Amino acid sequence: MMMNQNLQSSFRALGDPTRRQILIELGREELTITEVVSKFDLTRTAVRKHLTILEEGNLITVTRRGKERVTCLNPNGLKSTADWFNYFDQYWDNALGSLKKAIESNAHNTTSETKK
Amino acid sequence: MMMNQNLQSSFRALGDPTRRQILIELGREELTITEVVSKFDLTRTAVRKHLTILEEGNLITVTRRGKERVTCLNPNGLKSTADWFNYFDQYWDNALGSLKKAIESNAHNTTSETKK
DNA sequence: TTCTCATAACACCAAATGGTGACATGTAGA
DNA sequence: TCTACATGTCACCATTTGGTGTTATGAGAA
Repeated sequence: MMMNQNLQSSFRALGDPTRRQILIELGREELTITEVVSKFDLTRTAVRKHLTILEEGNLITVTRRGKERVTCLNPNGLKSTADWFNYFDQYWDNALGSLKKAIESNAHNTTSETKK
Repeated sequence: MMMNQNLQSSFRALGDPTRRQILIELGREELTITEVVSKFDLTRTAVRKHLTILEEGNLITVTRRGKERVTCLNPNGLKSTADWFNYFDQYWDNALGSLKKAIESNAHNTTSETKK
């Protein structure tokens, strides 16, 4: 399971609507900082801060491409955060919860751990 | 789908580790404010604020029982928030994502909408 | 009614948050 | 090398956040 500190960083990152929207945009395509700026009414400095927080939350990955800094969605980090909700599966639809768990424990071999 | 303002209130509420822990505790049993205070090293005022934010996030429900104020987990609110992650299902395990969606659309009749 | 106890409602504070502008750095190309 | 452009870094600011203590209110029991 994800370490608590990472979980906190992730939830903290998701607590801001702009950052959630950035993740949605990154779901469509990878983006440079300048490209993210063009999609929001924000300064580059503000966007940079958001991206840093998203990176701390393990929700994006960053690579260099020439003089550009390309930001990609990190599905693993998102999934780890989403997994927190599984604790409450017992209170939702029980059939769905147990079936989902069964599927996940089966699929577990094929998915890489988020442990670094 | 949950309205954006509610989504923001929920994610904001989940951004604090104490509040997430309160939800875990409420998963075990319903609690009065005083009982929550006894489980955390916090003032009653601080706990009250956390509970207010959790209530704004639609993650708990509150009822009066005599002079006590009983707080319960609200599974519907939690589920609505967790559903936000479904947007990214395509990036996780595809087999799990599509199967889960199929199950959910089947089970959808039995679950109540969170729309008020 | 009076006492007790759970809760409510301030006023206040330090630190974190989300934002800005100004300036520095680094790399691709002419 | 010089220029252009994407990015990095810094100092600063207003507001929010998470916390405190103090003081009210409200309902059940003696």
